[in-house]
Amino acid sequence: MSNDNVQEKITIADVAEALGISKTTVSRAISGKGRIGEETRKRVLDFIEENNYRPSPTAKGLAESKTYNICWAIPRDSNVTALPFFQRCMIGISDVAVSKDYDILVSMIYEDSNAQLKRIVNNRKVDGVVLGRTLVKDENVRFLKESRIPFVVIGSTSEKNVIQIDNDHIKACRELTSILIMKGTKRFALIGGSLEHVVNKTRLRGFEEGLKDQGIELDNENVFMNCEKESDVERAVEQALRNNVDCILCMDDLICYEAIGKLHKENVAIPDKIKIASFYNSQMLENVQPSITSLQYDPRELGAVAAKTLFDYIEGNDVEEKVLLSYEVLLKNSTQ
Amino acid sequence: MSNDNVQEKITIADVAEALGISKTTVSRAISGKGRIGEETRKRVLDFIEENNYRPSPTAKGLAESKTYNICWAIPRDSNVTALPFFQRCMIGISDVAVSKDYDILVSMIYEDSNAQLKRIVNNRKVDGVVLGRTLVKDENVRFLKESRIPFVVIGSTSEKNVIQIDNDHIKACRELTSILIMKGTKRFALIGGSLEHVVNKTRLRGFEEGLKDQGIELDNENVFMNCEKESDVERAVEQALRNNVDCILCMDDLICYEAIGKLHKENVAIPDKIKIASFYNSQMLENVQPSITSLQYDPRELGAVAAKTLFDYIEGNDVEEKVLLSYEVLLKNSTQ
DNA sequence: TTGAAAGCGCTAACAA
DNA sequence: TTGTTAGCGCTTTCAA
Repeated sequence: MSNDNVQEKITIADVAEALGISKTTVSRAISGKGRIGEETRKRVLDFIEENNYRPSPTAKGLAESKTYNICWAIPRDSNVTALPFFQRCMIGISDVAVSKDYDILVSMIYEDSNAQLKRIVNNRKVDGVVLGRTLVKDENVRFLKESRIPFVVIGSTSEKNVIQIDNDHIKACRELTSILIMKGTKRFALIGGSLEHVVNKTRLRGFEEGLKDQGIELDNENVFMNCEKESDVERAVEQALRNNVDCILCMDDLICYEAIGKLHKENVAIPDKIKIASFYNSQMLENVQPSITSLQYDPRELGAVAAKTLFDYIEGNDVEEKVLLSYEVLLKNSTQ
Repeated sequence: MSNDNVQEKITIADVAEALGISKTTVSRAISGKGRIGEETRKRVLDFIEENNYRPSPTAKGLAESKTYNICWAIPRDSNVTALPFFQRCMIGISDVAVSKDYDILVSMIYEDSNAQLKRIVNNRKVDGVVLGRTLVKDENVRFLKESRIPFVVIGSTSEKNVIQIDNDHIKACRELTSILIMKGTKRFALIGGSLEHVVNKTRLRGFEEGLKDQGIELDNENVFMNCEKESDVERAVEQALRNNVDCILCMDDLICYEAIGKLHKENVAIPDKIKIASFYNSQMLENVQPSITSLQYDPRELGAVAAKTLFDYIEGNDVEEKVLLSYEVLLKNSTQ
């Protein structure tokens, strides 16, 4: 098979000529900018509709120095549990973008190189960037700042002057921790992932504040961070059991899933023998028995707000430097 | 915060002027097209490097009627198990695209509307499309054909003159089925998803051919298609147990995962009491006990080949209408 | 209310 | 080997 494609595209000049008016007028009819007679406008719009003329975004872009694209940058090697999160964020971004006549260019960021992001930004293929997650030491954030392209991050960062859209993890974790204490939990184990991810540091802080609120001392013996592999989680669970904790708090859905698996294996009854709860809920925990107490966020809203903020910023409007979105506490059987 | 961004961009004209040569010469030095003095070329390239000038893809695109973007179209509501597949495909596409200086525009396709895909295509925001999966009655394929934009699909379709990149599901399923029979299996149950997906029809056919090869009659009683929910799968497993089958074949990883869960619940030993195998392997089945016999494909290669083929086609080269990629049969403990 | 013309930053005949 | 010139399809002053 080979490509003998001959697309005949109709241009603004064709429309103008067919209607016996100037390109300028056609342009005005379409964009709505500038004055134009109601009648002419209607004539143009009708003609365009009938002959389904589509203005070329490339030409429009060249004239306006815009691309009508934004970049959605996510880690290339996202693990299985992060994908649904990014997917939902992207849906939110997409919805907003479409309403602005924008499209989404994806950039996959390698662990050790943001070459592709650099290409996209330096080549000006996009008008702005949404960065999908932040690291404690984040090359990408720094690069984006230096490049002076408008961008927002999903998550938080300690870099100054960066627009951040995040869930209110601190408040959420603090609240869940408090609630569990009030319901009788005395000794917690906390199992979390890499401390290179800002979100894990934040959740840790929320947990600590929750303890403090209720006048409970932090017990470092039972805080297991940087659990990246299932074996790490299993070891943490074993230790927690040995330490006789009342409740295991997991920083995310995967960890919680793995912890539950371990408890099942060890025939430890939830919640009779031990309680368990997760700082992040997802489909992964939906079908688990018993139902799991957790914090619930809305990644899609995160994406939508991020995109909306980015567009506001691009358009020169004033925007908040940090927006924290809300959450829900789901109290289920796993902590009864 | 607000955006007071003043990007001063250097253009090809600036380069030309600074070097006292014409834009054409600069253009030639960059593109490598046309004759140019070795010395001049070097001068230009050096200057560009130092002042890190980047040609505007928009302007280039306008002049060449190209966008330097391709579209990656996937279902918006992909379930959790499909996401890693699409993710890996995209990595393959991305690798090839980058090597061609192209970027990826994503289009999320709703169940019931391909409005966004239409927008992207009609507005000529991309030079070609990779469609991530096919349906038996596929609106998108039809739309893409009519729009005359270059495109390839990942998967198969009955539409004529469509470039298809697929795994060789028929051969793979046929082979696995045969092998299992040769190893002593007599009575199979087959559990599969929606027959609206081409891939499921194809796998079914492979299974049937495998049976036929070994002279075994197809037993419709034990073919359970359109199992979309976990409850469907569980019911199918129950029925299969009642029918005393030797082996359960699952069409994909999720179904297999659910089937295993059900067998565990029912305390049916694998493989002692019943064997189980999957026509699709993924991370999801990696940590399952016992290890699962399955077919293994490489989504990333799928994406890479799809992109490569698309570019070939765009460039006017002759391409195969249908490419079938290879697979591996993993024989594990679940069918010992 | 409309139009002429210049320009966005590049490529590609065609000349020199 | 290099330059002149005319586009690519749109927006946007500036005039009319």
